[in-house]
Amino acid sequence: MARGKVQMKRIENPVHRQVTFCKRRAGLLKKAKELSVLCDAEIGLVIISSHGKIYELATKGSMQGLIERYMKSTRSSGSSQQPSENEQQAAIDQPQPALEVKEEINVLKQEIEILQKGLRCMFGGGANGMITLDELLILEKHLEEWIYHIRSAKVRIFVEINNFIFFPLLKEGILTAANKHLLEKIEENYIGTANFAPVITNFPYPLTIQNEIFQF
Amino acid sequence: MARGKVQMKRIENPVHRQVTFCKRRAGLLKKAKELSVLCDAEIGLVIISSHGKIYELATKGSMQGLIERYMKSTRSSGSSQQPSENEQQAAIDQPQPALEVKEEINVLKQEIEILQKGLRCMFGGGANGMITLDELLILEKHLEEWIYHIRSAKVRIFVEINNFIFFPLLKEGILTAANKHLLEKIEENYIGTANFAPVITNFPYPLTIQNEIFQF
DNA sequence: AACTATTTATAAGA
DNA sequence: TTCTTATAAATAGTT
Repeated sequence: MARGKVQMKRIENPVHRQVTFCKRRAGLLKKAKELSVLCDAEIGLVIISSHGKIYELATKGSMQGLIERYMKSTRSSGSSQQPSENEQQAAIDQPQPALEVKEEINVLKQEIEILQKGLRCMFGGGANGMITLDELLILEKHLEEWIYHIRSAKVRIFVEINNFIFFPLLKEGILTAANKHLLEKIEENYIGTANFAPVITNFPYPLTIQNEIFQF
Repeated sequence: MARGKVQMKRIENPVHRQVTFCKRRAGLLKKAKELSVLCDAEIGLVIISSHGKIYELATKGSMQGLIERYMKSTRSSGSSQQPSENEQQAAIDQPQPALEVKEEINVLKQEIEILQKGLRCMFGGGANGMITLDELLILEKHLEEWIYHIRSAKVRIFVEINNFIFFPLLKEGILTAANKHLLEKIEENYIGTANFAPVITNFPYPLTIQNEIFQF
């Protein structure tokens, strides 16, 4: 869609094809998410590359659930919806082993939705975001967990700054007592809040110092 | 994408939402087809509107075939070829070898998604998943404010329930001492948390009782 | 449904 | 891969 119209046929050059696949795959997934959010639709999208690699997206619940829903509706809208005596087909339609995973993922996705709703409420102007009491309570719980993680991240950042920047500098004699106040200032700013929560040590996200940007 | 940026949240006006759904659905289906043709990929797409209507696209064969292929690959996360004779039975019997790992990864992904989505919301689409120290501090501040609001909302809800539901009922004699425990139970559930924050009175969002849904 | 003014996606180039 | 940029496409708001 740029710098030249594109012919609607298979791209023969494999490099071009791969690049285009990456870009358009990302674009398609984004568009699918957008449609789901904007229009409150449930979307399942599976992309299998020519090399067999699978990319998927399921909004509002798991792909398993979506497939089940899809199967059910196509069966009932098609012809007979009677539970047939075909055991194999039934077994395929409802894959039991994945149910627990499905359940868990569903719960998580639901919680994410609640969070998003809350975020909308808080930052996106109040008019649209309605929230139920139950959701409010779940949201509160999430926020508590979240702030806990964030405070832990703060501590980890401080520790990393201390261990990998200031300690070596002190050891080498580059940083002296005269300018050690830098360290104290950082500690004061980033750690020393009045309502400082207890630190957890098993913060699950990698935290690495990288151009003053911390990934967590 | 035209005549104004679009907020990534549910379109509240039902007419707008329906129109947008039609347009974007068409666009998404078109994009999916294009990706399939250009890059020789197999794509399955299911869109379920908020009213339950199903739209679907399956390139290269049927949706059934695609679903089977998807199931097979998600079940055994490495091997691709099954002996075709016992394909169905084998798929049913296999109790998911690497399931625990996969599940754990899924959970982490979900949690990361929560964090990233919130961060994107708060910072208007900054670097994906990367956060600066400053942003971290802003985020913490926001969360503190937020949890404060949420606890206030809880209190307001209680007050409104009390004033507009229970007090009139008591006054009219409909609610008697015998069933006043309902009120106490609500108070206990929604207000009486251990880490209850002090109430602020100037909660900035309208809070109205409406079919058990509270706007805040 | 059409019509545009804009935004978004992305093909090609670096 | 990743960034930049020119341009094609998509589409939000309007008629």
